[in-house]
Amino acid sequence: MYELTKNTLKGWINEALAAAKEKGELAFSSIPDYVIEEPREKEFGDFAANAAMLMAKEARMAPRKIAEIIVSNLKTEGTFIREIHVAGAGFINFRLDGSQLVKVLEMIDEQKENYGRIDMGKGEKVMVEFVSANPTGPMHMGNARGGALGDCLASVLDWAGFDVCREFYINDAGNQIEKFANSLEARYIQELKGEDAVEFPEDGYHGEDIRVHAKNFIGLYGDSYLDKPSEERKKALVDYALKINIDALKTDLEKYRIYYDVWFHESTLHENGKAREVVDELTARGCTYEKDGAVWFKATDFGEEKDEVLVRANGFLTYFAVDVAYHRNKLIDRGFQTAINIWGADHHGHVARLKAAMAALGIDPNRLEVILMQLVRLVQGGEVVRMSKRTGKSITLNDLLEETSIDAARFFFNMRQANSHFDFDLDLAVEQSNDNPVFYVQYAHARICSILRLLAQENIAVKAAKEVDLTLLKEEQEVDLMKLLARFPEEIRSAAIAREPSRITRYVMDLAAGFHTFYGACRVKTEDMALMDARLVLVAATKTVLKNALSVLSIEAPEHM
RNA sequence: GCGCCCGUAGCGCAGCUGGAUAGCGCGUGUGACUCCGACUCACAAGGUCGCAGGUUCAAAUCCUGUCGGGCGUACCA
Repeated sequence: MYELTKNTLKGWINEALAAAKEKGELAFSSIPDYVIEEPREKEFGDFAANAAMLMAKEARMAPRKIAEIIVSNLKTEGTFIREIHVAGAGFINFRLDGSQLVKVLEMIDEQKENYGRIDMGKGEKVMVEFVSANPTGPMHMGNARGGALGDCLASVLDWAGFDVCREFYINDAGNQIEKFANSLEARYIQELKGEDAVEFPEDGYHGEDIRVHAKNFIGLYGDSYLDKPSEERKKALVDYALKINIDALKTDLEKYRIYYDVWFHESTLHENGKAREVVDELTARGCTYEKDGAVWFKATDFGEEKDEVLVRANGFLTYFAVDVAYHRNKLIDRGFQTAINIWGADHHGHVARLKAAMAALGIDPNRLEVILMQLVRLVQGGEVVRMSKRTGKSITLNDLLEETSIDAARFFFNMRQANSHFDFDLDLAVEQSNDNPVFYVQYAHARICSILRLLAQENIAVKAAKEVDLTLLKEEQEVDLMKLLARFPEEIRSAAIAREPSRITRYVMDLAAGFHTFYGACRVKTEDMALMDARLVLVAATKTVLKNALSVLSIEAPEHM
């Protein structure tokens, strides 16, 4: 709504500029890329344009003078503009009459659960790949953060009009799986023949879950694999345990309200030969060479500091090579215009070389976007808890969800930008106290529901926005609340552009605050029936927007608390 | 050494495609329900935007340097 108003204002200013140029009052070659913004200070009006300042240099004229010329050429009589002032360094400030803002309530009433959706993406295919935890054990706190960030980013993009695919990349091949196999095998033998029968691999997975897999495997197959060749034994153990682990990942993520469109198995890239092919393709393009028995990618040709190994001397493909194949698959074979990955910051060294490989394959590297997320530190009792999958002492996503609410966890992880260090205070999260802002937001929604319930008992219903005189909403708190409601689609846009779902979290907090302030200042249930009708429309609209914004974050909007 | 990220109020963070008096939450202090849910609201105190230069009509925002913290810099994933 307000976006429309801004465009209207811009159109008028552009006309005024053209007129001034025509009359010879102002000299310029082209209109600069100025902005219409909502000033922080209310005394400056509802909107402000900075066009005059940007033109000062070329026009060789004081910004204020230019602003005066623009204003003198503006034709706003009979429109919704109430006042225009030139202020400060040369801002043109506009004040609107009540008719514009109120339209947002009608719009919300019409669009309901779709209010906030925009067509910025125009159906473009975007993939968001996130979590992609190793299936060798349970998910940790970093996965919890990545899950909340990735899922909400995908939602934001969906609301912004993109065709979004959520994908989980299962690393079911390679070195980690080898370690997993060796660990399982050792535990299997130890279970049957005693702890000393075989040495546990030093770099293996020491977690209790490995023992549990071994025990359960024995429950099913007994010692029948003891005499089999190691390779066969390991394969059976891995096939068994991997399936259980992947199913567990799915279950845990669904509990966290994350549903993937695609679970992509790394192993398929090995089985269908695509991983090898990509090395061949790079070679055909003259981007590889052999050294010390390994095949190297000439990353230095693409601005990197050093080259990267694609095929190790032992003939195995590196993780890097497979990842190149995987991203080629995303961007070419499956036709995603953009592939966004959420990665832990410890992977950042990998970003530039993967982009370099995309460039080498003739793919615009900007189509691959990596959002780096600082790893979460878990704090309990004022002390940092080390997280390590291998010690078996880590706190898992599952633990987290048992100890706090899903709503709180998702909200918490989306309060900060991905790229900021984040201490997750478990004590606070477990407390479910009022310190947690999710309750503040949910309370606003429940409070509205309570008002509507109370009035419904007296047979007072919310009328359609069009049938009500909304211009009665003139109190400062009412106007502020309407402005907040009007902001929602723009928040979706900026969150999508910045790839930053935390903006929605912050917005929903602002909106809740705006409602609570309104509630403190204005009574909905009042003697003045016309005013009550108008306020009911405002309150119902607030409820809709709160619910919509929370749904972007997959957080519940409760009717009672 | 080199590269990336972060340094804004006591604490945790926004703001960073340059714009008018730098915001929010927690905490602290003082107030507000016989009245729509006080899980709330109002007011107040609290800042050399790490530091130093530079660009600009205008710098928390852009550039350079510097200090402090995190993370990378594997024929690991």
